[in-house]
Amino acid sequence: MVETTPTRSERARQAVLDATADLVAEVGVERTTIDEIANRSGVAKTTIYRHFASKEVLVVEAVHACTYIPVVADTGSLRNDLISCFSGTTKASYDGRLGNMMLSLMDAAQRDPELGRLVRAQTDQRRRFAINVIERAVVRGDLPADVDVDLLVTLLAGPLVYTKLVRRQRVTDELVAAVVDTVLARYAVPATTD
Amino acid sequence: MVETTPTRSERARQAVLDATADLVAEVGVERTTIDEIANRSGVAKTTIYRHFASKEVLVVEAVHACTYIPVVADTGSLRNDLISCFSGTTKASYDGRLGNMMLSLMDAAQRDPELGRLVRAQTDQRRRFAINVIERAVVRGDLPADVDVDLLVTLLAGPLVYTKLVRRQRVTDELVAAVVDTVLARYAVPATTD
DNA sequence: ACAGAACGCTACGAGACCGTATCGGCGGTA
DNA sequence: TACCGCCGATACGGTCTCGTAGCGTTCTGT
Repeated sequence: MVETTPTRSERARQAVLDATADLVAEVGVERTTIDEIANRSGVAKTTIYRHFASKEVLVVEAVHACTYIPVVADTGSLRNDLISCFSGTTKASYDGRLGNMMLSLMDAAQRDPELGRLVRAQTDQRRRFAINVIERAVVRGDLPADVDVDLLVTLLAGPLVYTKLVRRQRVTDELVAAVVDTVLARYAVPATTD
Repeated sequence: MVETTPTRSERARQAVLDATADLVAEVGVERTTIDEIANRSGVAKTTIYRHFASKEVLVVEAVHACTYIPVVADTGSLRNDLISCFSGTTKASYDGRLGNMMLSLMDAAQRDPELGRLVRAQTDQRRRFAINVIERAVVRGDLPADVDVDLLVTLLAGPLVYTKLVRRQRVTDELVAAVVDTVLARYAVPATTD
Protein backbone atom coordinates (compact mmCIF):
# COMPACT_ATOMS: atom_id res chain seq x y z
CA MET A 1 0.00 0.00 0.00
CA VAL A 2 2.16 2.85 -1.22
CA GLU A 3 0.67 6.22 -0.30
CA THR A 4 0.79 8.37 -3.40
CA THR A 5 -0.43 11.92 -3.31
CA PRO A 6 -3.97 11.71 -4.59
CA THR A 7 -4.61 13.63 -7.77
CA ARG A 8 -7.39 16.14 -7.97
CA SER A 9 -9.49 13.60 -9.79
CA GLU A 10 -8.93 10.97 -7.12
CA ARG A 11 -9.82 13.38 -4.36
CA ALA A 12 -13.09 14.27 -6.05
CA ARG A 13 -13.91 10.65 -6.65
CA GLN A 14 -13.28 9.74 -3.03
CA ALA A 15 -15.33 12.66 -1.74
CA VAL A 16 -18.23 11.50 -3.88
CA LEU A 17 -17.99 7.91 -2.65
CA ASP A 18 -17.84 9.10 0.96
CA ALA A 19 -20.82 11.40 0.63
CA THR A 20 -22.78 8.68 -1.11
CA ALA A 21 -22.12 6.16 1.63
CA ASP A 22 -23.08 8.71 4.27
CA LEU A 23 -26.26 9.55 2.48
CA VAL A 24 -27.24 5.95 1.89
CA ALA A 25 -26.71 5.29 5.58
CA GLU A 26 -28.86 8.25 6.51
CA VAL A 27 -31.78 8.18 4.12
CA GLY A 28 -31.51 4.86 2.32
CA VAL A 29 -30.77 3.94 -1.26
CA GLU A 30 -33.99 5.18 -2.79
CA ARG A 31 -33.93 8.63 -1.26
CA THR A 32 -30.30 9.24 -2.08
CA THR A 33 -30.07 11.79 -4.89
CA ILE A 34 -27.21 12.93 -7.04
CA ASP A 35 -27.93 16.56 -6.24
CA GLU A 36 -27.59 15.95 -2.53
CA ILE A 37 -24.39 13.97 -3.08
CA ALA A 38 -23.07 16.95 -5.00
CA ASN A 39 -23.94 19.28 -2.12
CA ARG A 40 -22.42 17.08 0.56
CA SER A 41 -19.24 16.23 -1.28
CA GLY A 42 -18.63 19.66 -2.71
CA VAL A 43 -18.18 17.99 -6.07
CA ALA A 44 -20.22 19.34 -8.96
CA LYS A 45 -22.94 17.11 -10.34
CA THR A 46 -21.31 17.28 -13.74
CA THR A 47 -18.11 15.90 -12.28
CA ILE A 48 -19.98 13.10 -10.57
CA TYR A 49 -21.31 11.98 -13.92
CA ARG A 50 -17.79 12.15 -15.33
CA HIS A 51 -16.80 9.50 -12.80
CA PHE A 52 -19.88 7.33 -12.55
CA ALA A 53 -22.23 6.35 -15.32
CA SER A 54 -25.38 6.36 -13.22
CA LYS A 55 -26.72 6.61 -9.71
CA GLU A 56 -26.93 2.82 -9.45
CA VAL A 57 -23.28 2.29 -10.35
CA LEU A 58 -22.25 4.95 -7.88
CA VAL A 59 -24.23 3.44 -5.03
CA VAL A 60 -22.83 -0.02 -5.69
CA GLU A 61 -19.27 1.29 -5.70
CA ALA A 62 -19.81 3.41 -2.61
CA VAL A 63 -21.27 0.54 -0.63
CA HIS A 64 -18.60 -1.82 -1.85
CA ALA A 65 -15.92 0.64 -0.79
CA CYS A 66 -17.11 0.74 2.81
CA THR A 67 -17.24 -3.00 3.43
CA TYR A 68 -14.14 -4.07 5.19
CA ILE A 69 -12.98 -7.38 6.56
CA PRO A 70 -12.76 -8.08 10.28
CA VAL A 71 -9.92 -10.09 11.75
CA VAL A 72 -10.94 -13.38 13.32
CA ALA A 73 -8.73 -14.90 15.98
CA ASP A 74 -7.56 -18.51 15.95
CA THR A 75 -7.08 -19.33 19.61
CA GLY A 76 -7.74 -23.04 19.39
CA SER A 77 -10.88 -22.62 21.48
CA LEU A 78 -14.14 -22.99 19.58
CA ARG A 79 -16.02 -20.78 21.99
CA ASN A 80 -13.46 -18.01 21.95
CA ASP A 81 -13.06 -18.10 18.19
CA LEU A 82 -16.80 -17.93 17.64
CA ILE A 83 -17.16 -15.01 20.01
CA SER A 84 -14.28 -13.26 18.31
CA CYS A 85 -15.78 -13.98 14.92
CA PHE A 86 -19.23 -12.66 15.70
CA SER A 87 -18.04 -9.74 17.77
CA GLY A 88 -15.79 -8.72 14.92
CA THR A 89 -18.45 -9.22 12.31
CA THR A 90 -20.95 -7.36 14.40
CA LYS A 91 -18.67 -4.41 14.97
CA ALA A 92 -17.69 -4.29 11.33
CA SER A 93 -21.20 -4.74 10.01
CA TYR A 94 -23.50 -3.10 12.41
CA ASP A 95 -21.80 -0.14 13.92
CA GLY A 96 -21.51 3.00 11.89
CA ARG A 97 -22.58 3.51 8.33
CA LEU A 98 -22.77 -0.04 7.12
CA GLY A 99 -25.14 -0.98 9.90
CA ASN A 100 -27.48 1.85 9.16
CA MET A 101 -27.69 1.05 5.49
CA MET A 102 -28.21 -2.70 5.75
CA LEU A 103 -32.00 -2.69 5.71
CA SER A 104 -32.26 -0.25 2.86
CA LEU A 105 -29.59 -2.18 1.02
CA MET A 106 -31.30 -5.52 1.38
CA ASP A 107 -34.56 -4.00 0.30
CA ALA A 108 -33.04 -2.37 -2.76
CA ALA A 109 -31.20 -5.60 -3.51
CA GLN A 110 -34.56 -7.23 -4.15
CA ARG A 111 -34.93 -5.14 -7.26
CA ASP A 112 -31.37 -4.29 -8.32
CA PRO A 113 -29.43 -7.39 -9.41
CA GLU A 114 -26.09 -5.67 -8.98
CA LEU A 115 -26.87 -4.67 -5.42
CA GLY A 116 -28.25 -8.15 -4.91
CA ARG A 117 -24.92 -9.70 -5.82
CA LEU A 118 -23.12 -7.28 -3.55
CA VAL A 119 -25.31 -8.01 -0.54
CA ARG A 120 -25.15 -11.74 -1.13
CA ALA A 121 -21.37 -11.66 -1.43
CA GLN A 122 -21.23 -9.71 1.80
CA THR A 123 -23.47 -12.18 3.59
CA ASP A 124 -21.57 -15.17 2.25
CA GLN A 125 -18.28 -13.70 3.33
CA ARG A 126 -19.54 -13.12 6.86
CA ARG A 127 -20.76 -16.68 7.02
CA ARG A 128 -17.48 -18.00 5.69
CA PHE A 129 -15.60 -16.64 8.68
CA ALA A 130 -17.85 -18.60 10.99
CA ILE A 131 -17.66 -21.68 8.79
CA ASN A 132 -13.87 -21.61 8.95
CA VAL A 133 -13.94 -21.46 12.73
CA ILE A 134 -16.36 -24.37 12.86
CA GLU A 135 -14.41 -26.50 10.43
CA ARG A 136 -11.26 -25.99 12.43
CA ALA A 137 -13.14 -27.22 15.48
CA VAL A 138 -14.32 -30.29 13.61
CA VAL A 139 -10.75 -31.08 12.64
CA ARG A 140 -9.69 -30.74 16.26
CA GLY A 141 -12.53 -32.99 17.31
CA ASP A 142 -14.30 -30.30 19.29
CA LEU A 143 -17.38 -30.81 17.17
CA PRO A 144 -18.77 -34.03 15.70
CA ALA A 145 -17.74 -34.59 12.08
CA ASP A 146 -21.33 -34.76 10.87
CA VAL A 147 -22.38 -31.41 12.31
CA ASP A 148 -24.65 -29.35 10.04
CA VAL A 149 -22.35 -26.40 9.54
CA ASP A 150 -24.87 -24.36 7.63
CA LEU A 151 -27.52 -24.75 10.30
CA LEU A 152 -25.02 -24.00 13.01
CA VAL A 153 -23.99 -20.72 11.42
CA THR A 154 -27.62 -19.74 11.03
CA LEU A 155 -28.29 -20.54 14.67
CA LEU A 156 -25.41 -18.30 15.67
CA ALA A 157 -25.78 -15.41 13.26
CA GLY A 158 -29.58 -15.34 13.24
CA PRO A 159 -30.22 -14.01 16.74
CA LEU A 160 -27.55 -11.33 16.35
CA VAL A 161 -28.81 -10.09 13.02
CA TYR A 162 -32.38 -10.23 14.26
CA THR A 163 -31.46 -8.21 17.34
CA LYS A 164 -29.81 -5.55 15.25
CA LEU A 165 -32.08 -5.27 12.23
CA VAL A 166 -35.51 -6.21 13.48
CA ARG A 167 -35.45 -5.25 17.15
CA ARG A 168 -33.04 -2.39 16.51
CA GLN A 169 -31.10 -3.03 19.68
CA ARG A 170 -27.37 -3.01 20.20
CA VAL A 171 -25.57 -6.32 19.85
CA THR A 172 -23.61 -6.52 23.08
CA ASP A 173 -20.70 -8.81 23.85
CA GLU A 174 -22.90 -10.45 26.46
CA LEU A 175 -25.48 -11.32 23.84
CA VAL A 176 -22.83 -12.78 21.56
CA ALA A 177 -21.49 -14.92 24.39
CA ALA A 178 -24.98 -16.05 25.39
CA VAL A 179 -25.84 -17.06 21.85
CA VAL A 180 -22.60 -18.95 21.35
CA ASP A 181 -22.92 -20.78 24.67
CA THR A 182 -26.51 -21.76 24.10
CA VAL A 183 -25.91 -23.13 20.65
CA LEU A 184 -22.71 -24.92 21.59
CA ALA A 185 -24.49 -26.61 24.47
CA ARG A 186 -26.24 -28.74 21.90
CA TYR A 187 -23.20 -29.93 19.99
CA ALA A 188 -20.01 -29.47 21.91
CA VAL A 189 -18.18 -31.91 24.05
CA PRO A 190 -18.94 -31.08 27.69
CA ALA A 191 -17.18 -27.76 28.02
CA THR A 192 -15.25 -26.11 30.79
CA THR A 193 -17.32 -23.08 30.03
CA ASP A 194 -18.70 -22.22 33.43
CA MET B 1 -69.12 -10.87 12.27
CA VAL B 2 -72.29 -10.25 10.35
CA GLU B 3 -71.68 -10.13 6.61
CA THR B 4 -73.38 -7.03 5.31
CA THR B 5 -73.48 -6.23 1.64
CA PRO B 6 -70.63 -3.82 1.14
CA THR B 7 -71.58 -0.40 -0.11
CA ARG B 8 -70.02 1.05 -3.21
CA SER B 9 -67.80 3.15 -1.04
CA GLU B 10 -66.65 0.17 0.98
CA ARG B 11 -65.90 -1.83 -2.13
CA ALA B 12 -63.75 0.96 -3.54
CA ARG B 13 -61.96 1.38 -0.27
CA GLN B 14 -61.21 -2.31 -0.04
CA ALA B 15 -60.01 -2.50 -3.63
CA VAL B 16 -57.62 0.34 -2.93
CA LEU B 17 -56.27 -1.29 0.21
CA ASP B 18 -55.79 -4.57 -1.63
CA ALA B 19 -54.00 -3.01 -4.56
CA THR B 20 -51.81 -1.03 -2.20
CA ALA B 21 -50.77 -4.10 -0.26
CA ASP B 22 -50.04 -5.95 -3.51
CA LEU B 23 -47.98 -3.11 -4.79
CA VAL B 24 -46.04 -2.64 -1.58
CA ALA B 25 -45.25 -6.34 -1.62
CA GLU B 26 -44.07 -6.14 -5.22
CA VAL B 27 -42.11 -2.93 -5.44
CA GLY B 28 -41.75 -1.73 -1.87
CA VAL B 29 -43.09 1.25 -0.02
CA GLU B 30 -41.04 3.89 -1.77
CA ARG B 31 -41.85 2.85 -5.30
CA THR B 32 -45.55 2.47 -4.66
CA THR B 33 -47.40 5.30 -6.34
CA ILE B 34 -50.97 6.48 -6.11
CA ASP B 35 -51.34 6.39 -9.88
CA GLU B 36 -50.38 2.74 -10.03
CA ILE B 37 -52.71 1.95 -7.16
CA ALA B 38 -55.46 3.62 -9.16
CA ASN B 39 -54.66 1.50 -12.19
CA ARG B 40 -54.52 -1.77 -10.29
CA SER B 41 -57.60 -1.19 -8.20
CA GLY B 42 -59.73 0.32 -10.94
CA VAL B 43 -60.49 3.12 -8.50
CA ALA B 44 -59.91 6.65 -9.73
CA LYS B 45 -57.11 8.60 -8.15
CA THR B 46 -59.56 11.27 -7.07
CA THR B 47 -61.58 8.69 -5.19
CA ILE B 48 -58.48 7.36 -3.48
CA TYR B 49 -57.86 10.81 -2.09
CA ARG B 50 -61.46 10.99 -0.97
CA HIS B 51 -60.75 7.98 1.26
CA PHE B 52 -57.16 8.53 2.36
CA ALA B 53 -55.51 11.80 3.23
CA SER B 54 -52.11 10.89 1.87
CA LYS B 55 -50.00 8.09 0.51
CA GLU B 56 -48.45 7.47 3.93
CA VAL B 57 -51.79 7.03 5.64
CA LEU B 58 -52.91 4.68 2.91
CA VAL B 59 -49.83 2.51 3.15
CA VAL B 60 -50.09 2.26 6.91
CA GLU B 61 -53.73 1.23 6.70
CA ALA B 62 -53.09 -1.22 3.90
CA VAL B 63 -50.27 -2.92 5.73
CA HIS B 64 -52.20 -2.96 8.95
CA ALA B 65 -55.13 -4.56 7.20
CA CYS B 66 -53.11 -7.51 5.97
CA THR B 67 -51.57 -8.48 9.30
CA TYR B 68 -53.52 -11.28 10.79
CA ILE B 69 -53.07 -13.36 13.89
CA PRO B 70 -51.98 -16.97 13.78
CA VAL B 71 -53.44 -19.53 16.13
CA VAL B 72 -50.98 -21.08 18.57
CA ALA B 73 -51.70 -24.47 20.02
CA ASP B 74 -51.55 -25.30 23.72
CA THR B 75 -50.66 -28.97 23.81
CA GLY B 76 -48.87 -28.97 27.14
CA SER B 77 -45.61 -29.82 25.41
CA LEU B 78 -43.11 -27.00 25.24
CA ARG B 79 -41.48 -28.34 22.11
CA ASN B 80 -44.73 -28.83 20.25
CA ASP B 81 -46.11 -25.47 21.28
CA LEU B 82 -42.96 -23.67 20.20
CA ILE B 83 -42.96 -25.42 16.86
CA SER B 84 -46.62 -24.59 16.40
CA CYS B 85 -45.99 -21.01 17.40
CA PHE B 86 -43.12 -20.43 15.02
CA SER B 87 -44.59 -22.40 12.17
CA GLY B 88 -47.76 -20.38 12.49
CA THR B 89 -45.93 -17.12 12.77
CA THR B 90 -43.72 -18.02 9.87
CA LYS B 91 -46.58 -18.96 7.63
CA ALA B 92 -48.53 -15.88 8.58
CA SER B 93 -45.60 -13.53 8.31
CA TYR B 94 -43.40 -14.80 5.62
CA ASP B 95 -45.48 -16.43 3.00
CA GLY B 96 -47.39 -14.26 0.63
CA ARG B 97 -47.60 -10.51 0.62
CA LEU B 98 -46.57 -9.73 4.14
CA GLY B 99 -43.33 -11.64 3.76
CA ASN B 100 -42.39 -9.83 0.60
CA MET B 101 -42.98 -6.43 2.08
CA MET B 102 -41.17 -6.93 5.38
CA LEU B 103 -37.78 -5.63 4.28
CA SER B 104 -39.18 -2.60 2.57
CA LEU B 105 -41.43 -1.98 5.53
CA MET B 106 -38.66 -2.15 8.09
CA ASP B 107 -36.56 0.14 5.97
CA ALA B 108 -39.33 2.68 5.56
CA ALA B 109 -40.09 2.38 9.26
CA GLN B 110 -36.70 3.89 9.98
CA ARG B 111 -37.94 7.17 8.60
CA ASP B 112 -41.72 7.09 9.05
CA PRO B 113 -42.71 7.09 12.74
CA GLU B 114 -46.18 5.79 11.99
CA LEU B 115 -44.81 2.83 10.06
CA GLY B 116 -42.25 2.41 12.81
CA ARG B 117 -44.96 1.96 15.39
CA LEU B 118 -46.78 -0.47 13.14
CA VAL B 119 -43.73 -2.64 12.55
CA ARG B 120 -42.79 -2.59 16.22
CA ALA B 121 -46.28 -3.55 17.27
CA GLN B 122 -46.19 -6.39 14.77
CA THR B 123 -42.82 -7.62 16.05
CA ASP B 124 -43.90 -7.36 19.67
CA GLN B 125 -47.07 -9.29 18.98
CA ARG B 126 -45.13 -12.08 17.33
CA ARG B 127 -42.80 -12.26 20.27
CA ARG B 128 -45.67 -12.28 22.72
CA PHE B 129 -46.98 -15.54 21.30
CA ALA B 130 -43.66 -17.19 22.00
CA ILE B 131 -43.41 -15.57 25.42
CA ASN B 132 -46.79 -16.98 26.37
CA VAL B 133 -45.72 -20.48 25.38
CA ILE B 134 -42.53 -20.14 27.38
CA GLU B 135 -44.25 -18.78 30.47
CA ARG B 136 -46.69 -21.66 30.44
CA ALA B 137 -43.71 -24.01 30.37
CA VAL B 138 -42.16 -22.24 33.33
CA VAL B 139 -45.37 -22.63 35.29
CA ARG B 140 -45.40 -26.34 34.47
CA GLY B 141 -41.80 -26.62 35.55
CA ASP B 142 -40.57 -27.55 32.07
CA LEU B 143 -38.23 -24.61 32.17
CA PRO B 144 -36.31 -23.15 35.11
CA ALA B 145 -38.04 -20.19 36.71
CA ASP B 146 -35.11 -17.87 36.14
CA VAL B 147 -34.90 -18.45 32.39
CA ASP B 148 -34.19 -15.31 30.35
CA VAL B 149 -37.39 -15.26 28.34
CA ASP B 150 -36.36 -12.38 26.14
CA LEU B 151 -33.09 -14.02 25.19
CA LEU B 152 -34.83 -17.30 24.59
CA VAL B 153 -37.30 -15.78 22.16
CA THR B 154 -34.48 -14.06 20.32
CA LEU B 155 -32.58 -17.34 20.06
CA LEU B 156 -35.65 -18.97 18.55
CA ALA B 157 -36.98 -16.25 16.28
CA GLY B 158 -33.60 -14.96 15.15
CA PRO B 159 -32.49 -17.85 12.97
CA LEU B 160 -35.89 -18.05 11.29
CA VAL B 161 -36.11 -14.35 10.52
CA TYR B 162 -32.51 -14.34 9.37
CA THR B 163 -33.14 -17.28 7.06
CA LYS B 164 -36.10 -15.56 5.49
CA LEU B 165 -35.02 -11.95 5.27
CA VAL B 166 -31.26 -12.08 4.90
CA ARG B 167 -30.61 -15.41 3.22
CA ARG B 168 -33.91 -15.28 1.35
CA GLN B 169 -34.55 -18.99 1.80
CA ARG B 170 -37.78 -20.70 2.72
CA VAL B 171 -38.38 -21.38 6.39
CA THR B 172 -39.17 -25.08 6.41
CA ASP B 173 -40.78 -27.04 9.21
CA GLU B 174 -37.53 -28.94 9.52
CA LEU B 175 -35.65 -25.74 10.20
CA VAL B 176 -38.18 -24.68 12.81
CA ALA B 177 -37.86 -28.03 14.56
CA ALA B 178 -34.07 -27.93 14.41
CA VAL B 179 -33.96 -24.45 15.90
CA VAL B 180 -36.37 -25.31 18.67
CA ASP B 181 -34.54 -28.53 19.56
CA THR B 182 -31.14 -26.90 19.60
CA VAL B 183 -32.19 -24.03 21.81
CA LEU B 184 -34.20 -26.21 24.17
CA ALA B 185 -31.23 -28.52 24.61
CA ARG B 186 -29.65 -25.81 26.69
CA TYR B 187 -32.54 -25.20 29.06
CA ALA B 188 -35.01 -27.99 29.08
CA VAL B 189 -35.25 -30.94 31.35
CA PRO B 190 -33.80 -33.97 29.58
CA ALA B 191 -36.38 -34.47 26.86
CA THR B 192 -37.86 -37.52 25.21
CA THR B 193 -37.23 -35.71 21.98
CA ASP B 194 -35.21 -38.25 20.04
C1' DA C 1 -88.74 8.13 -10.11
C1' DC C 2 -85.84 11.36 -8.07
C1' DA C 3 -82.37 13.75 -5.38
C1' DG C 4 -78.06 13.51 -3.36
C1' DA C 5 -73.99 11.13 -2.65
C1' DA C 6 -70.18 8.91 -4.51
C1' DC C 7 -67.48 7.78 -8.36
C1' DG C 8 -64.67 8.20 -13.03
C1' DC C 9 -62.16 10.90 -16.24
C1' DT C 10 -59.21 14.43 -17.82
C1' DA C 11 -56.37 17.99 -16.97
C1' DC C 12 -53.42 20.70 -14.31
C1' DG C 13 -49.70 23.11 -11.19
C1' DA C 14 -45.95 22.31 -8.34
C1' DG C 15 -41.92 20.11 -7.07
C1' DA C 16 -38.23 16.59 -7.26
C1' DC C 17 -34.90 14.17 -9.89
C1' DC C 18 -32.22 12.55 -13.71
C1' DG C 19 -28.82 13.26 -16.96
C1' DT C 20 -26.71 16.66 -20.39
C1' DA C 21 -24.97 21.02 -22.47
C1' DT C 22 -22.44 25.08 -22.14
C1' DC C 23 -18.95 27.83 -20.63
C1' DG C 24 -15.72 29.92 -17.51
C1' DG C 25 -11.83 28.97 -14.21
C1' DC C 26 -8.22 26.53 -11.84
C1' DG C 27 -4.04 23.41 -11.82
C1' DG C 28 -0.48 20.66 -13.07
C1' DT C 29 3.10 20.22 -16.71
C1' DA C 30 6.51 21.32 -20.65
C1' DT D 1 4.53 31.15 -19.08
C1' DA D 2 1.43 28.84 -22.05
C1' DC D 3 -1.35 25.05 -22.63
C1' DC D 4 -4.43 21.12 -22.01
C1' DG D 5 -7.11 18.57 -18.92
C1' DC D 6 -10.22 18.49 -15.37
C1' DC D 7 -13.38 20.79 -12.43
C1' DG D 8 -17.36 24.07 -10.94
C1' DA D 9 -21.59 26.64 -11.80
C1' DT D 10 -25.72 27.32 -14.06
C1' DA D 11 -29.28 26.15 -16.78
C1' DC D 12 -32.14 23.18 -19.25
C1' DG D 13 -35.39 19.39 -21.16
C1' DG D 14 -37.67 15.45 -19.84
C1' DT D 15 -39.97 12.48 -16.70
C1' DC D 16 -42.34 11.16 -12.62
C1' DT D 17 -45.20 11.90 -8.77
C1' DC D 18 -48.19 14.22 -5.66
C1' DG D 19 -52.38 16.20 -4.72
C1' DT D 20 -56.41 19.15 -6.56
C1' DA D 21 -60.11 21.05 -9.72
C1' DG D 22 -63.97 20.67 -12.69
C1' DC D 23 -67.54 18.19 -14.63
C1' DG D 24 -70.23 14.49 -16.31
C1' DT D 25 -71.95 9.79 -14.87
C1' DT D 26 -73.54 6.12 -11.96
C1' DC D 27 -75.29 4.28 -7.92
C1' DT D 28 -78.42 4.17 -3.74
C1' DG D 29 -81.98 5.01 -0.62
C1' DT D 30 -86.60 6.76 -0.23
